[in-house]
Amino acid sequence: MEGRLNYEQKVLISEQLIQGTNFAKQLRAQLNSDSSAETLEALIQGILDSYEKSLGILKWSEPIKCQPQYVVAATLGATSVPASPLSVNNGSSRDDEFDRGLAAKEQFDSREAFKKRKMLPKWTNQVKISPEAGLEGPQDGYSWRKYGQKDILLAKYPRSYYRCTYRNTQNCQATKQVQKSDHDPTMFEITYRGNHTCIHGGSSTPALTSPKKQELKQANDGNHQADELARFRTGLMVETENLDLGSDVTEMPCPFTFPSSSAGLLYCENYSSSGVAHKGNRGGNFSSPFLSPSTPESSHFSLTPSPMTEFGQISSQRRSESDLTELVSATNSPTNSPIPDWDFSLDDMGFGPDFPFDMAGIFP
DNA sequence: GACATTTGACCCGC
DNA sequence: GCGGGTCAAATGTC
Repeated sequence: MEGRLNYEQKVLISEQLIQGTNFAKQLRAQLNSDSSAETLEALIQGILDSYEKSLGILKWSEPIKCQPQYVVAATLGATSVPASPLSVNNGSSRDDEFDRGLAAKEQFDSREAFKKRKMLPKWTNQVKISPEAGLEGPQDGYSWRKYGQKDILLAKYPRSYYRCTYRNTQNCQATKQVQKSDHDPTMFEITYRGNHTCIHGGSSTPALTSPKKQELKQANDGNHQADELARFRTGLMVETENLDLGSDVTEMPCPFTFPSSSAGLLYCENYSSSGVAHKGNRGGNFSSPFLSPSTPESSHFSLTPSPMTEFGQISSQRRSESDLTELVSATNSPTNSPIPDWDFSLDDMGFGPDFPFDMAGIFP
């Protein structure tokens, strides 16, 4: 370390502290209600995680640099060969020498692509939804296409694999995995990988407008919800456009996906496995907190379209189940919604105007 | 017909 | 060899 924290580290730390603060607030609120032990446990764990991560950041001995993985993640979409760079060459045998050579090259490329794919930023969002939503899990603002389902060892429920609908047309590499929690059937664990580089898939022009089915699905969900979504997405639009996430700019997909966090726990899995914020990782493991306020006045988020419970869930008492499900998913858009959405007051968190970091440096 | 989902098979890393 | 992730043909839906 250079002896001083750079602003990215400060952001990381502050974010973790904010997260911890929020967890603590929520825990306090939960203590006054009849919350389940699991809920309390989750909050406590969240607090511990937050502070452990902050400490972990403080222990970094080197300045943060943009991780190679991020470069890969950010540029893959823009630089990959349009003709399905990730297409698998299945190792199929070809007869003539030329084709064999080609096949070998393709196989190599495929392997490289596989590695790259594995290095894509990955983060997990736990979303609590109504049981009626079934195994499909909540909808989010993107257009996903299911491409697989697998029974996972020791897991009660199968894991579903989705990729961006515009993968082929726009080479959007975003994927997600949805798995129902073993412990809590109303909880979905959604693991996102890669960022949307598609135009349609982003928050600015959500899936509502593209695939027919989703259009219909959304239409059936009622006007009220549509209004909520519209308001939410309007809040996202300006910022995502400014970010130009579709290009090869450095992305910070995980850290600032606050919309996700409004619906549940969100945590990033880093590219390494320790689960603690790592040096050199600019974006991974920001463990995007759910910053949803325990009270409306405790902080203000432009992205909070609906009342929240203390645990960052939309109050099912105030909303119909279907609304809940959709709103959860609406606020669950994982990508293209980085820091500009960070529209909360640091003052409320105890970070005064003198808190020594400069958010402006994050975005070019 | 276009698009989405299902599902068995395949590939890769561990 | 095993398990997770992905492919792609078959099938379903609109």
